[in-house]
Amino acid sequence: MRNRLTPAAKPADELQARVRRKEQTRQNLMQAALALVGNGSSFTALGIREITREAGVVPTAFYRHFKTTDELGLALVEEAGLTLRRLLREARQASLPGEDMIRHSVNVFINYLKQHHLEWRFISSERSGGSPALRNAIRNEITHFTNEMASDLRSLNIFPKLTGTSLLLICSVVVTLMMNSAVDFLDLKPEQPMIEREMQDNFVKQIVMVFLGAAHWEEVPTGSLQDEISGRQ
Amino acid sequence: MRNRLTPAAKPADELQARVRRKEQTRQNLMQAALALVGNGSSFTALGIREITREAGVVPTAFYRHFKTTDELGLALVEEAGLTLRRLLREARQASLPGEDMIRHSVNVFINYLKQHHLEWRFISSERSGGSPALRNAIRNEITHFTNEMASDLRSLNIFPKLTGTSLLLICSVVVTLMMNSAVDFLDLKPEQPMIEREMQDNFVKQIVMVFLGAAHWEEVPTGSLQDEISGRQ
DNA sequence: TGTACATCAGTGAACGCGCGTTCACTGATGTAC
DNA sequence: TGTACATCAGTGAACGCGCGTTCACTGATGTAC
Repeated sequence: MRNRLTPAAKPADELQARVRRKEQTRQNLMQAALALVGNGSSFTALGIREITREAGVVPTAFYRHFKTTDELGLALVEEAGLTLRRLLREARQASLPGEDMIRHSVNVFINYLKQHHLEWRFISSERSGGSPALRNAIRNEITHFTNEMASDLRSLNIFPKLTGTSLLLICSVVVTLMMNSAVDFLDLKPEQPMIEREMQDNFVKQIVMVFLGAAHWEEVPTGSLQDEISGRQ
Repeated sequence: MRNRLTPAAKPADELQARVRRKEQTRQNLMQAALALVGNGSSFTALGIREITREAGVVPTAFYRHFKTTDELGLALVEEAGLTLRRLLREARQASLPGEDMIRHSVNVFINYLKQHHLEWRFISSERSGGSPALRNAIRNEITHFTNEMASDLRSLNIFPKLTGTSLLLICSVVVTLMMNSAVDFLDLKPEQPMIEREMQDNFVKQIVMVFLGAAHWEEVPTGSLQDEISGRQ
């Protein structure tokens, strides 16, 4: 009891060696799983022995950190969620509305995609292919991301006429397009700059179209939009 | 040599018993795989023994029909492709353009989804999570579907001002939204009719917005759309 | 401060099990004549 | 038409292998006093 406070006198960010090493191994396991996914395996099909082999520890060491591979997957989702939030923060700095803002945001997005391609590959493939728990966690992250994007658009006052619900729908379309494009970009061979360029332009054009629709959207009772779509031609 | 033609005298659609039974087993294997996927398993993680057990044949019988589970998966993709094409043919009968057409098509889509939910679940989860070969095959089917939808819109003359490229982009957005909604609908518990209703309305609204943007789209040089998005408010 | 003890991340042997694949087979169906 | 032979979808035993999980362990790090 006497010297109980002595260890706590260390700087708070310099953890005890044992804790630091444990955290390091945990990270190694997570990175090993990502590496295997990047190698073409499906996360769902990864085994504990496979992951620990890649991480350079003995199979049983896995249980010191996670009960199941699903639990490791959830940790990866959380990590990827942080990446998503940073992406949004960076894209947010494109202040001027209009096509330039979209073009800039898409650039930020594609850079993040390349920089964190393993995480994105994992998220993309487990979003609909993983275990229910994983799917749910990813869906929550994406919903969160969509909400933040909507509140950004709100504060930029780009669509002052739209209700919050409609704004969310717009963002949901954009995010869906984004996740879809991510898969396409990730499957691209790196030696195809022309195709990448084209895909990027198409992606921008799609978002511009959606925003254009949003700009012309009037909050009206169901049914009366029919005329505008078919009539303006 | 003498009676060579005698067997061919049978009606062409009534195959020899052996061929028929083989085809039946093949179908059983495919349906068994779908059933397992519907049960919560990931197709990628299915094993030959698992599938044959579900189909009620001995493991080695598998090899009479497919070399690998991937080959079975490709057969499933092909089958699902037929479903997609039938869906399009039925939706096509909604002749009047405008929101009613969209609403009707979405209804057709959701009915198909419920009717063929195992196939859709398979396609949804393997679209980004499966083996490269499977992913590719699914992507091809979806591209094909998108192209057909674009040529439908073209012949309905809904967007006479749009180039073929732009029309394809629109359809690509709609199909992306469709695949995305499919996942959400499939994850819905059947005893949540209110939420389903709401999701369906949102989905319709999203498509209407996209079509609205398309109707206001002018084929112009890059950059000049900026004003319209930000200026019309 | 030094010492004796506690903690616990990672080890390594061992287990039972289901996997994919091989092989020789059987017996119903199809074919030749 | 009847008979003798060929085909081949499905069988069942057997194999070697890697899996997930258990358990008792070791030895570096942390704690008490």
